Amino acid sequence: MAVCGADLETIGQFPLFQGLAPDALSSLVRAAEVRDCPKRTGVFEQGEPVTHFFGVLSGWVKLYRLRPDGLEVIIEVFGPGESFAEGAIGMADGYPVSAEFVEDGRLLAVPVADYVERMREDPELIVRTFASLAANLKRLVSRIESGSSLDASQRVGAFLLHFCPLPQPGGGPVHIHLPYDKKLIANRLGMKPETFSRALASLRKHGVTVRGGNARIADPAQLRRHISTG
Amino acid sequence: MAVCGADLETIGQFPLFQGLAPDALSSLVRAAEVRDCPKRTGVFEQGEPVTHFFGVLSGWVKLYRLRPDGLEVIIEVFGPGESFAEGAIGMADGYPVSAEFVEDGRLLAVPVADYVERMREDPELIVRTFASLAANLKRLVSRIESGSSLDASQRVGAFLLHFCPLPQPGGGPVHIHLPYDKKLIANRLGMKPETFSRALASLRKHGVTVRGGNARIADPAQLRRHISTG
DNA sequence: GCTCCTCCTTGACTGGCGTCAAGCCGGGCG
DNA sequence: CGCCCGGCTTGACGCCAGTCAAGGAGGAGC
Repeated sequence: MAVCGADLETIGQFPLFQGLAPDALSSLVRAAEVRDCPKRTGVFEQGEPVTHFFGVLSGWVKLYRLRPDGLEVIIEVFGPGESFAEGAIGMADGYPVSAEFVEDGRLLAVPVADYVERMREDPELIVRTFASLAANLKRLVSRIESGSSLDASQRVGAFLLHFCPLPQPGGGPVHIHLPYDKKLIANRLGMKPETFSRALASLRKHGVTVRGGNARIADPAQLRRHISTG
Repeated sequence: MAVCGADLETIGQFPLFQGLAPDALSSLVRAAEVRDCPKRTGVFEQGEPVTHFFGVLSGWVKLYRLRPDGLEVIIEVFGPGESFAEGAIGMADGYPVSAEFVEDGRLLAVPVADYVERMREDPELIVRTFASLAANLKRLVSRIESGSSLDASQRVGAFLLHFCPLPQPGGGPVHIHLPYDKKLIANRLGMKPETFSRALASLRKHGVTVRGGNARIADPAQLRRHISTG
């Protein structure tokens, strides 16, 4: 599917493309395509040759690995405005993970070969691409750090805080909506669904109440304290 | 310290630079410097502005994060021939981790500003840099996967296998030397020294014997089996 | 309103890893 | 040779998370 006007506007908001010269952007997008992706749509499979990298226009995409025993390990989950698999550009032996939509959405697919050409012409794009890559790299680093130094309830707390828009000046309660299944969140945080459920329950004493997919954080600062001090 | 002839040869072997046109290489190296780094030498600190990325000529460098409570989390350890922190090139808010030598060695420091210039002139370098970045990215992904799906002794086994040169045709025993302190290996594998010690002990029944810093793997294939099947 | 189904929660039990503490081993040095 | 000291090992014990299993809660469809 070709890129329509409304998509173009959204694409211009991507950190990766934001502030790019209009003609640079449009020439980039010309080679790209937009796909409608209902839940469970596969984007690519681990080991497939790298042909595109992607931007999420809407919905959520999980990157995961399948272990030989069938166990699925979630590496990361990307949402609207985020790009993923730019890091695969340099991978000669294919994508290192698989990707699949976990909520209905729309996807921008950028052909790698074309993109590298654009980078040659436009050094600004090199810098932006590195910056975007760096952001994803940092997420992985943080994941490793929290995975090996926080317990379950602290990891859940940290996850919830990611969805609090700002550092909260007043300190009032915040309401957020869990973007996808709890089972998936659990896996993403490196724990089993039961453990996740228990962790949520134990966070009640720190001002977190969850009902369905809606969570209320009485005081983000208090929650943040629980995460760093134990 | 300027780059000497012997260094130049080593540098040419780097995956990042291998096969690069001689003049491209020398112009790259002109702006770089080589440092002698005894054990415990700091390379950069988390949060410092990004000025260089690095290649390890010899010795070992740990990348780590210091948690508020003083706990140190090892993200990765790099050795001879490997480059690190290329991913920091795009990071406006400084290095996301700290780096420090854990064994005496020599370090190549490449100024980022100059390097980006070189990339503008030489598109081949863009591709190589992405490839190098991709390799480090994959290491992080593997780390996340193994961290959340292997137990202690399996992680130790996987670590040892990384040091077996080849897939071993004949299947004979392999002797390897642990490159740095066991405490450090333990941390790198996300476990405590005691757990590491016990894991080594439990690997004896899979043909692994360790004395001091020397390990003997009776049959790498057998060990590999233990890792994937549990 | 009823049933079914899926997702989530809760409970009881087990096991692996962290913690605390003691003991071992080897190297450096007087 | 004997001492000390740091790195490593081993043991005992507790706790957190995984496992197995049962019991809500809410939505879709009839």
